[in-house]
Amino acid sequence: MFGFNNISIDKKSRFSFPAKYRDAFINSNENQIVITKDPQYPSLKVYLGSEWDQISTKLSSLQGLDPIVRNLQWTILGNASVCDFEPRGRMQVLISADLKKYAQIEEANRICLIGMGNKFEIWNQENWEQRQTGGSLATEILDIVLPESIKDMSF
Amino acid sequence: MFGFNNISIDKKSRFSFPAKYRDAFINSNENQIVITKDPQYPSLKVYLGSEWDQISTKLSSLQGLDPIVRNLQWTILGNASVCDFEPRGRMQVLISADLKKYAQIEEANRICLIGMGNKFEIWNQENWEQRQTGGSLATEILDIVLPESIKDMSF
DNA sequence: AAAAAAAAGTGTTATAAAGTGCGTTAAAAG
DNA sequence: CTTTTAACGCACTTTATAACACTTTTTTTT
Repeated sequence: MFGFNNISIDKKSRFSFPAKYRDAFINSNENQIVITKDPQYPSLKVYLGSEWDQISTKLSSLQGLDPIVRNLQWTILGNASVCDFEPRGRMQVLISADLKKYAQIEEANRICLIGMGNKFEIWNQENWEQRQTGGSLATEILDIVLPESIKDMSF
Repeated sequence: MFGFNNISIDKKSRFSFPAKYRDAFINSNENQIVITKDPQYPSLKVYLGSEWDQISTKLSSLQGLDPIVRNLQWTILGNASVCDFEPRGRMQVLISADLKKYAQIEEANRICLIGMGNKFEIWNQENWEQRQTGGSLATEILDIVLPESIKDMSF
């Protein structure tokens, strides 16, 4: 499940996944979707239920005394919104007011939904464009020094 | 699968692979083609499904908290368009509006399709010629410093 | 505390746009 | 001249989205 999509959110804050992903959802037999905050950028992560189970299990089992781990736990686990999902239906998902605010899509009637394989990201359009075109990749600073326990995790 | 081809794209943004590649597609038993952005130049990469599976699996498993890795993931995974493909049929592929824009072929009704062995590239004709004659393109990103985790990958 | 009103959430339908498939024509190759 | 390939045009199908209607929950008012 890959690729960029500019899609609409309706007045009630719902979006629907593009139809091209339907088969993948059906095949992996998903019936839940989880949306939560991205720990680094003003954007949202969208996980398939099965993927979420793994990530949340791993993350919650980590030693919470490390402040970086603790922060990740708060951000990712503490803001997760689990949502029933019908791959054969309209594939609609509601975004809570809280998450909309975090991703700066409160006013927007369009969002960017980016397929990253086993997960999606949701971005405000301006933020996304700025990220994509904004300067060279080398100038970014890696300001998160990760503890060993999560170096092999990918969120 | 090598060589330069100047081919047309129709009003619906589809192109078809030249017939000379048909046997190769049939032999490698491909039924999917993936188009995505080239991370360095305003051009597109076209992968065979099998090739894409390897690249995307590797890339998406990398630690996304590293900004350089994340940027590559965005560019390559986040813009990939997976397309059903029939080697025995018309071998047609649709290019999304988004990707056309990136490769600067929005207005064009012809593109350059370059066979690079196990993948293809798609270029705007002027950009391609300029590249061949040694000129540099305004949008080039040359200063990518790659983290260890992807130094052995080839996209 | 009950009733009314407002808000939030769920579902349906209609329509325009985007995507797909296929036949025909034009061009190139053998 | 015959065969193959590329390009074009058209019709059909699917998809996205806005508009609408209904239900449930929450808030406000009496």
